[in-house]
Amino acid sequence: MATVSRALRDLPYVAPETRSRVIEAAAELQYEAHPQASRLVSGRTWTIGVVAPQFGTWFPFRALGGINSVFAQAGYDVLISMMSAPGDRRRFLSDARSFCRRVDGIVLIDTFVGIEGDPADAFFDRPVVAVGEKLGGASSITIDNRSAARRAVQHLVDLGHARIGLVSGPPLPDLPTPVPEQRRLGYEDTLESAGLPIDPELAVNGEWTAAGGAAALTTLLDRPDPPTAVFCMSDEMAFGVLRTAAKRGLTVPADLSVVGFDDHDLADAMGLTTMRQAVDEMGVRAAATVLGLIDGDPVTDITWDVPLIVRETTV
Amino acid sequence: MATVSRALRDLPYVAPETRSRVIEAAAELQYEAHPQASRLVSGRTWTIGVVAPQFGTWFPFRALGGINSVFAQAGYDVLISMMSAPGDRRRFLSDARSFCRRVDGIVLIDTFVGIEGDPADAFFDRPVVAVGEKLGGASSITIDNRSAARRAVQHLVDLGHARIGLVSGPPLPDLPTPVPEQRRLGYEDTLESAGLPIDPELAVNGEWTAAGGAAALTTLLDRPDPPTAVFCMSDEMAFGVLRTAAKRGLTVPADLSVVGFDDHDLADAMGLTTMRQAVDEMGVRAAATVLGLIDGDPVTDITWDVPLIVRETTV
DNA sequence: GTCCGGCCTGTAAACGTTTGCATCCCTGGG
DNA sequence: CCCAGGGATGCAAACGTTTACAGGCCGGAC
Repeated sequence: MATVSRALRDLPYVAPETRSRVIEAAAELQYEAHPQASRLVSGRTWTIGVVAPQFGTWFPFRALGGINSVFAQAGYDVLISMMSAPGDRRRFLSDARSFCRRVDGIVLIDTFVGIEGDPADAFFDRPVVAVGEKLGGASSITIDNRSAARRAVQHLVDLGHARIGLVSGPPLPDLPTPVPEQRRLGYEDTLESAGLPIDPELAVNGEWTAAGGAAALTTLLDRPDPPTAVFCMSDEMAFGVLRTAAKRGLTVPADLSVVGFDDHDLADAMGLTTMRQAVDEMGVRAAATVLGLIDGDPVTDITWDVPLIVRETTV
Repeated sequence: MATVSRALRDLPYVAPETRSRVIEAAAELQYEAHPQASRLVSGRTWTIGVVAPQFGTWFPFRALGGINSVFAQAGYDVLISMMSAPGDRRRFLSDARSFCRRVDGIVLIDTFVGIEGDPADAFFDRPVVAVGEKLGGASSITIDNRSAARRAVQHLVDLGHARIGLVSGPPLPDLPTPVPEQRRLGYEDTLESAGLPIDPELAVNGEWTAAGGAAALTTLLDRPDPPTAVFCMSDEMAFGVLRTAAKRGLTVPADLSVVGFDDHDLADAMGLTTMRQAVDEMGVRAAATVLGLIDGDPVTDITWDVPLIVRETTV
């Protein structure tokens, strides 16, 4: 038994001829080690847990694609834990112990567990990498939301716009994310440094959805002194803005410039100028980082680049 | 030990007072059964495998959301296996045995494994439900693509259109799906029964992407006798069509009617008339079906309804 | 008073691996 | 010729549960 176990796992101390005989026999019998049994004794689960909020949104989904490809390659299973309903987040935190026992490592996508106290000990010594936030004791992959927003708005300022609207997303009730605030601060930074006034009338909530974005632009256009350009905190909201503009007979970008945030799958086809968040690549990197952590690499914090992609909605 | 095991799992034959003492002690010690050990002896993994092709697309992603919510509720883990690279599909089939040993049940999303021979025995007696195809020995949840396409085109015919374009998706190289053919047949059915000619010049490949759809409409409009309406095999392609129409100065629906297929997240915001495939609900149903199968329910085949949702892109 | 049966509890045997350790064989050095 | 040492193999003890089974206790029926 011991020899077979070693032979099948490529461990040393097996004579070449014995090994090949074992492998041959295993093939003939279609034998494969029972995963549960091997996990029990070795303690390795060969499974990575991926936690993300509402997979219904675009971001975690793309990230999952990248993450999965890496782990599949490396021979790991991917266990997902989605937080879709309100309360799931708190529930996850309280179940974290049991979740961790089932995995060798964890990827947290936009989960913002760090906000309330340090949950490092909740993760049971498992390697953790957080995408979208910094977490004590864990590696992280984040973007600089404030600087990215600053550059997005700067692009509009450089184009000569003086009245620039903001379509923002609200902090979600169950997800205390600092992202919208950071992007708003970036927006204000640029206005300020350009010597432009910050008009609260120009900032509207777009609910993170296309429908919300559409409604937001309607609100903006109905104001006495409407903007000539709009910065949207997400591409989906920007799509809604684009639609309202078309409905209102506005030509984009001649009458209204629009810049989004994300580089959504459809952004290219829509010609949307946006800030590219290469989510799938971030996922790949996150997965590779977990693998490194498992092999003993030190904890690292990576800040991902968010370039401006100029397309056809700004002038 | 036995009593503790029974007490913690709500099995009978434990005195109420003993049970509460056990539960209390467990809470104090933060004890939870080691999952690997319990899986080894009981044979139940409390894990469901979900297999889907390239999660980069909209469909399997939404389905996953629905599926996950049900399994999370029922206390199951969800293990995902994505087929993203060409060859992954064949690899999955050959690894199916080992995959199955890790799960209590399987959901196959748009995986079309049934096409080449019957893989029922590959699944090792695990309950399987296939979404998007019928599979021998497995339950299935499918839609009638041909009938849905027929009704989509009928809607255009009813509106008085006589030259109706088709933006189709190609069968993917690694994924022998009959879906595009079924939808094309539905398109032709309706034209035929309406006494309209089937003009091959009116059918263009949109590559299943928005960019492809945009290019497809360009091709169509450059033909000598362009269509007054277009049926797209997916909403994403329809979005591309909408964009080209706007660029060409065509007003939708006045100059061109468009109907899509899917009811994509953005379809509502875009006002797109489309055939609704309630993917998340299908996912929920698929998950519930697996749970039923585990409990001994018989195999069933469900055909999901695909209603026409009339919005603002057809007249 | 005895016996039966239904609750409860505890003992011990799985479950199928991995791994520490003992054993054996063989080679090469002293 | 003996012995050290290392490669190859096998034995047996974990790993932490679940579950079949035995045993103890108690109440009710006869």
